[in-house]
Amino acid sequence: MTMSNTGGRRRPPTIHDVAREAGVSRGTVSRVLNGGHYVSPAAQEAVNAAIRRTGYVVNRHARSLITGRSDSVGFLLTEPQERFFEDPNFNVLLRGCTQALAAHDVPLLLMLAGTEDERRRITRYITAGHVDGVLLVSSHSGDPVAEELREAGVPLVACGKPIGLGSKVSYVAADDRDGARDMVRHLLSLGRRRIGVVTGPLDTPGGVERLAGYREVLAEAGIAADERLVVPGDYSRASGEAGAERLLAQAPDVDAVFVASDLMAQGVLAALHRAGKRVPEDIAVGGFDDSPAATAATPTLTTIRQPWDRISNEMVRVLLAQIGGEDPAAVILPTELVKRDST
Amino acid sequence: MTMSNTGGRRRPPTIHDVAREAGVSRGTVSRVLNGGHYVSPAAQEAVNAAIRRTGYVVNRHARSLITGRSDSVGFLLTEPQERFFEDPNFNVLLRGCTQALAAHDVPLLLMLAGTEDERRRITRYITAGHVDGVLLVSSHSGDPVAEELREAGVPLVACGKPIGLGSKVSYVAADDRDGARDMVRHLLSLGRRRIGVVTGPLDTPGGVERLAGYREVLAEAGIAADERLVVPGDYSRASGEAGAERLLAQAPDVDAVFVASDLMAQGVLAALHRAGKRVPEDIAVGGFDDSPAATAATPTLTTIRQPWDRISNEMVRVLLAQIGGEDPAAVILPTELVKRDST
DNA sequence: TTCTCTACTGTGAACGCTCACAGAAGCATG
DNA sequence: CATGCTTCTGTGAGCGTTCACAGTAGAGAA
Repeated sequence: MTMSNTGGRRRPPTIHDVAREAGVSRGTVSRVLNGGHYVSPAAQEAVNAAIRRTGYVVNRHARSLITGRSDSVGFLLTEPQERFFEDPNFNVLLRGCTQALAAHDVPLLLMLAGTEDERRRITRYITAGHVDGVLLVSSHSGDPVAEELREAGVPLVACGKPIGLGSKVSYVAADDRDGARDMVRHLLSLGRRRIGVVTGPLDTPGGVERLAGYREVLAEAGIAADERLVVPGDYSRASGEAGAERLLAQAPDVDAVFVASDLMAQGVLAALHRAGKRVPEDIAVGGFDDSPAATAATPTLTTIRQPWDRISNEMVRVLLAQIGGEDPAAVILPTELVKRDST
Repeated sequence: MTMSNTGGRRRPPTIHDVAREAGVSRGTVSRVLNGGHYVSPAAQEAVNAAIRRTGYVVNRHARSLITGRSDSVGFLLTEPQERFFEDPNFNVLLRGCTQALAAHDVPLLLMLAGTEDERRRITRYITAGHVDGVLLVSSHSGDPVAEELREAGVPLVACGKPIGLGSKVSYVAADDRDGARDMVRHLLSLGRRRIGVVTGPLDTPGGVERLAGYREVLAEAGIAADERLVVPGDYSRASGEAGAERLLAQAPDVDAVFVASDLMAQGVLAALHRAGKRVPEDIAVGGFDDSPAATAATPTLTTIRQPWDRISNEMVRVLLAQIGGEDPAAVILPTELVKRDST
């Protein structure tokens, strides 16, 4: 009467049952299960047939108990989750990682560490070895969880370059700087010379890099820096609206804006519309991310596509490699300029 | 040299270590861990202190091996995932479930079953007992995975009433019909009489119920049904645009539209704008969901709020109850009319 | 006193798997 | 013919926990 679940599932077959069914020993079945080395073709065949017949599925708990591995990884989100969950990129990332892991038969555990309590609980859970590694999505610097995990030697791959941590942590990132450079060069090629920027939060690598790319290209083009053209944002739509208003007030002759995220660009478009500016005739607007917001915007938004599908794949690849004993690695992937109606 | 991970974590303390440290037996430690019944206050105290000192965390694999439970649940998404991941409600749901489960110290495994292969793999994984129960998000009817899980006796809670399955499966849903009724009554109260509807997909419970609510209220108000006012949609923005165009063509005198989702309502607004119709003066528009799209729309969208935070909490509550041996249950939660500028 | 009952504690046996080892068989080499 | 090597197979031990059971001690009842 221990299992009193509705429907009363009966005891699933064990490796013993398979061994008996196949006429071999547990050891041989186990070897087949783990790559099939040192197993005769005949035994191989018999075991596979027995597995099919019995519907055997390995008990991962028993396996983990002895191997010390859990054959699962965590997808860890630190800090307030609202932001991430509203970000369409985040969804693509989560989906991509889940699928890439599924291809390796590795389940993904979703973990949210918003409060201090949750942080502690999850750190314990992870360091206790309940996952083999962690895919970390944490935008801001100085994340204490990340630091603890790194110190505990937990295989870790961050999405985007972590600012606070040492060089010993793996990460996968889009080439933010190069993407920004592409966009600003594109605006220059349209003949624009008074190019403003609404930055991302400057305590995130993305925010810093995108601004740097903007500055570099203008400098290379021999255009003097004008701080009135640089206004801060935090990736939110509202901050885009505020940014555009501020930009128009500080530099009324602005003829283009590079906005560090599509969501902010939506806000910029709304503010420009209210101010009676035509896009792209009066002011060209370039976004960043190629999120659904970019195609939903009016006019549709020229933007920088980040290769999120590749990012998730690479994160998983690097993490699994690291779990397998390889050294941490950094991967930087190229972005792509997507031209639409706003420029 | 088995664990060759970078950082070389050393063997974590076991229940043995805690027992020795506390001067008691394994059994006593285990009892403390599992509720503390039949344990003297002194032993209780000593064990807790030892746990703190050693930093002990229970090995869930060993526990699962003997209890047969996994103390984890799956969050299962069947069918093409793009739709869900683009849906902001889905995000709230996923987040809410994760948090509600975390409060019970139950990890959540995210599972995507898009292709036939994945479906098979995941069904095996689940029926093998690797999760204690499943939170199911599957909009369409006749989901083979759901059916298999139900037959296998896996505790299951669906989000929204599953059409195909028998009454033996738990679900939690917003009161779609009542929400639709509220919205249509609201439109009637504004003096509108030629009220159109863009439906959701009619193989989903939400689509069916919302349309039913619309029909009921009109009938109750003594307004004859006019099928030219009913156009199909599939919850996508594009289908909203198409629906509005069709509606204007079929029934040019339409003075209000109840749209079965905010995303579609965005499309409706865009199409009406193009057609030169003013909202709400010429045509009032009501959405459904109260998603971010509702506040982002111009004009901001009057809509029906679904209690997603409560839905996720209830799903988790019902699932855990069912895992604990209780019978399946259906929970229907009330919606709320949110008035904004589009009506 | 003696018995019973309750509250508490310790111990061996599992759970299902992998790992290390021992051995068997086949084949070439000394 | 012994020896070594390779390939393959079976067996015992043990991973860390819970569970069932057997016990102990103390209190109260007969």
